[in-house]
Amino acid sequence: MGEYRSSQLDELFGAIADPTRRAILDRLASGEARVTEIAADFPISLNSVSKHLRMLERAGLVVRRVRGRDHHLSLNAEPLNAAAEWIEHHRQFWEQSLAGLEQFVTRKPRKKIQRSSRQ
Amino acid sequence: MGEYRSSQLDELFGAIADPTRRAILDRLASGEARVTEIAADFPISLNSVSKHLRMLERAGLVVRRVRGRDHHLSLNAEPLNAAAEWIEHHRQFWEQSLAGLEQFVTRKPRKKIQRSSRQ
DNA sequence: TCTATATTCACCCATAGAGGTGAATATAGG
DNA sequence: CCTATATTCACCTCTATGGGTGAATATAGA
Repeated sequence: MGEYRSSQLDELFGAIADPTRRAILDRLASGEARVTEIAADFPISLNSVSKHLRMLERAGLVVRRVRGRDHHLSLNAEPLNAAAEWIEHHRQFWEQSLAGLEQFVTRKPRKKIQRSSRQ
Repeated sequence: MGEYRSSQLDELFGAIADPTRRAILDRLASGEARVTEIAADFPISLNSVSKHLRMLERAGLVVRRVRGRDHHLSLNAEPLNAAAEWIEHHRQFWEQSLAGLEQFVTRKPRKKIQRSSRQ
């Protein structure tokens, strides 16, 4: 309570929450590409793609290698580890606590439950 | 290409991209709770918490059971499966394609690389 | 019936995101 | 030096989000 911030996960999950950005990542999975090349595959403007790439870069999912005019973007899977970790941890923990709750409800009804009331 | 939308993942990743919402999920992991109870643990208003809960509910991560005045919120881990699936798939695939790319670069330099230029 | 509590609804504000256009910047290549 | 290309910067619009406040609604409980 109090400090529950983690801008790492914020940017990560925020980055992959957008369908265009997920599609850009898929595009990069088939190989490194320049901004213009990526933009050619999408119905949006070059500028818009450039902004998406900046966000992906900030999240660490994309790495930029500048050679002359050209910016070569490539994937970096490493940050996905943190995301996978969060999800796996919570997925297991929730199922666990849900099972515990069910046992609790089944075994030990606290306040008298009047199932005659509405629904 | 063209149809690359998936509002399912959009809402899912969008929901867990916010630190307050992740904290709310953590709170619910320790047991079902009402809106007021949840709000008591956070420095924001009851209304704000109510909105966050609505988004979590829309993403399917939280289930609401209304009994009289009280809304009981509980977790639903199921949607996390889709998220985990996306992440795992891409994590493995990226590492794989990265390895392939490295081999490619090492073995077969295409255009003559003049490393004498700047940087 | 009256009152207190729980929650949402209807607004307000500020900021960020997603999209666009046009100009600026930088480099490649004659 | 000049021109074409690659990218970003600066700005505009629209919508969504995160925060707030106050009123409306619904139910619990005396």
